[in-house]
Amino acid sequence: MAKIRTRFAPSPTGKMHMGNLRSALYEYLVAKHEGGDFILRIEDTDRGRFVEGATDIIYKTLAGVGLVHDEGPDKDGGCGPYVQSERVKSGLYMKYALELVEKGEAYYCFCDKERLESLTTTIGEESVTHYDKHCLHLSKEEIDANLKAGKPFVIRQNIPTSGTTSFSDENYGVITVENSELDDQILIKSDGFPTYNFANVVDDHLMGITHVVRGNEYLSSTPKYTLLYKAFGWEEPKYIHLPLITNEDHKKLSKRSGQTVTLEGFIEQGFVPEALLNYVALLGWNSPDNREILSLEEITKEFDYHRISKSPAVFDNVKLRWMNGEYLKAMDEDKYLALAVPYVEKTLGTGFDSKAIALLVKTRIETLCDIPEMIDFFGELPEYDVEMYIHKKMKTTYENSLESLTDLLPRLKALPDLSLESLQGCVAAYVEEKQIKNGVALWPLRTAVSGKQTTPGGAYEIIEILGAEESFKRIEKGIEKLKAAIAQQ
RNA sequence: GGCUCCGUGGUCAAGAGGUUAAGACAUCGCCCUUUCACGGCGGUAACACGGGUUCAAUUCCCGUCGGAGUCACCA
Repeated sequence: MAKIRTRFAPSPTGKMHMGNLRSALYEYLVAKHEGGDFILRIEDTDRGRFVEGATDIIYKTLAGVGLVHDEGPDKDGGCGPYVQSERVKSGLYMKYALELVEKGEAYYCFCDKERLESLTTTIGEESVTHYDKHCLHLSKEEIDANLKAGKPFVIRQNIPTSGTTSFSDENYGVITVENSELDDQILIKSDGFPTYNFANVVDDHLMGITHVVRGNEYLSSTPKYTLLYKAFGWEEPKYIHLPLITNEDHKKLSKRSGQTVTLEGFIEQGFVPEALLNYVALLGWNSPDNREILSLEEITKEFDYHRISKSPAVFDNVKLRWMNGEYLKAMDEDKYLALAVPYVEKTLGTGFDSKAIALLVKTRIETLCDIPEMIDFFGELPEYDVEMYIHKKMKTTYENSLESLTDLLPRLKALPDLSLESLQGCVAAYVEEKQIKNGVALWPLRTAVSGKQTTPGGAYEIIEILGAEESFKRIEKGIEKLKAAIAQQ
């Protein structure tokens, strides 16, 4: 059995789409599960969409998620160059296109935009063009004359008008289409660059790709590939088409839907690459033993492309958030701190113990972006409703809250330090002495120092971080609020 | 609209000719807890429909319906 070779062939047009990331992952997995090679090829044949620096983004993101390629522009494995625009320079694609022209499998086309538009029909909001093979019937003389006159041309694939074409997909089985459904697609564009479909076939063959792994949206153009392989007399690779990833509306994830769809976008929203990769791995595949939190190594070990599903999967941000939270909780402390402290300092500056605060929220956040709103009260006591002191379950009222606070304040002030231990000891002693429930003392205390219904950590943690001066100020403010509330009753 | 693919809870997703139809997220409730969270326990919730084949179909076949993808000098 020959070594498996797969490739990730993105076009450098900007950020990494999550669908692309999933494709890259599965391409990597199909190869790596069997100890094969994973190749990176840059498909930059669309000069109009080329974005400067986008290739670097591809390198960075792949490295960032751990999908290390064996061959690519920066790692020559003997099949280079791995950038299509560089391959164009050698006349490679034109040479193969002309070979097809020789065989009658392709032909020059000189039709202009206007003529092409006259072939277009509109169905609903979509416009559909089916080329009529007009230029197939040009005589050799006419072609030569046009060429000599410098008339712009494209080269089209000559697809049979009758019969059917079938190919076998590893995931979807045998798929057959009528040839008459297929358009004579352009192989070489008028700027001399190959189209994606053509460059793909040529390069996959030349680079010895054994398994073409890609999204389901290519399923319907695959018969054209089959015909191309046949025309060349080349052996077809195995195809593994992946189920589509959709949004909540069950539509293909797209950049212009307003939702976050890129890796970079999610990272900006406080997600970590490992969680993103793990989540996306589970869209269309699951491990036999049902585990969901898996490292790339574990996935690689378990992965079997025969378990890939056929039905589209909705990208569920809620589950992603959960999973990200799991990663954050399990994360090594130093690594977490490096990620989280900047978020803390962005909201609170550097006047607090940023590490302590970051650690306080470690198990309570789902994304790093949850940090600011969770900790903002450290910076400034929010305006809060005095009714927050009344908590049925804690059995607190204005009166007993006021009592707790006024009793506790001098005791706290008398403490030699505000460490967790001394705070605990102080309040415990008070509770014991007054024979009250913990909550009667602690609920008002936490409310006073935070002004929030929910906080990371309890009163002790907050006071320790806040420090004496600020804590006492806040408790005094709480006492005033309570007095005012009681007076009003 | 043509063609192609898909159709198990709200979502991801096992399963399989005979099962009490897993599990996870979400949701609801309870416990724990100074709150939230975490954790623990439990609940609600699914085989799109109609025909076949079969002793038996959610599972196989056909049709219907529904959804999606695609039909570019974009990839």
